[in-house]
Amino acid sequence: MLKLSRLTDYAAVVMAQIARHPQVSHAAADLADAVQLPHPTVSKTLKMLVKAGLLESQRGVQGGYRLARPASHITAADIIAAIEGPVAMTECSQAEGECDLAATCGVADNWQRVSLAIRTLLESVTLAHLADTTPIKLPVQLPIQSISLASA
Amino acid sequence: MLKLSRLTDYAAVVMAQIARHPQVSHAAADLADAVQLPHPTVSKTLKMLVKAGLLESQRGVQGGYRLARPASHITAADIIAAIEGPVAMTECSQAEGECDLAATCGVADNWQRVSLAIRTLLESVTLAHLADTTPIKLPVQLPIQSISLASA
DNA sequence: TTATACAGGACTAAAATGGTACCCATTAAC
DNA sequence: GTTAATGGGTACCATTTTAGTCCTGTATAA
Repeated sequence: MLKLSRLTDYAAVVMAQIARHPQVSHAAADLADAVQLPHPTVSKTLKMLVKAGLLESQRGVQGGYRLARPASHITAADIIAAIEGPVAMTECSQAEGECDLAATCGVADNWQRVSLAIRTLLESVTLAHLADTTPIKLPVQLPIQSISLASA
Repeated sequence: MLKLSRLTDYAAVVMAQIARHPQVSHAAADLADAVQLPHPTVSKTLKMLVKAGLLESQRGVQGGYRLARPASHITAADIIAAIEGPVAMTECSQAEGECDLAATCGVADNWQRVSLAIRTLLESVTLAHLADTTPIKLPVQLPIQSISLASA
């Protein structure tokens, strides 16, 4: 499936919610209510997002969370990395030179290139795009297919 | 991490191995030896690939596996789908209209677009590319960033 | 000083994943 | 026709990952 984890999904939804009201501080409980997800889980997600530097938190009365930087400067890749770690399709496309099977594999290099392409794509999608209720226009069909994959 | 499962990784390696010698039939045991992975696991992977229609199998003495169609007509998306099911980043980008949270989500549409972009990318990478020991040239940096993500 | 709200970590339950084993079906070779 | 090689299918178990919860501590505004 090449699927995002559920927490990552939550993170995106919560981030989008915050992004739609960037001025105010959002308490974890309010956010959980707004997106209809269990409070503790949302809270956990928020903590991870803070740790990754995507959100800033304020303790105490009237505290809460807000974006650490403008939504247009937070990417889908950032959000995914905050919850799941860096975007990488295979073990070896992450930590280089760690794979015992490198000799017999013969695919690693190319997977890494594909991985990079996906990462680049995810870096080009910002939170501002995700939060926008009018769908982003992704004229991908043509441009992506036009990427030359010819070897050499 | 947005990672492929290990079995999918194996599948790609095994497929590439077969693609490099398309004429002969490959016994499961030989393939397992070649790629240095446990026999039963490789065997399991091969069965899935057959079921997905990417490989053809021949039973009996001198039997084995071979590609169901030319390597240039088998895509990375095919291989991933064979093991993990269709490429989709979120639950809802797969089965439409199934998500209870659609009302409060507000992100679904855009995730689906991103998902589609990734799928398209994976469909543009063929087994022939993966099996090629000389790395495929993926000049993604510019083209992908040039995809306009402006809304409307 | 107190109520509010985040921080951090430990813990548990559930699900997915990976790996193995077993027995059956088919087929080529003799 | 018998035999040995080889894939087909299923069931099972161990491990890991994921998700979710809870508890205790700390900061802060009123």
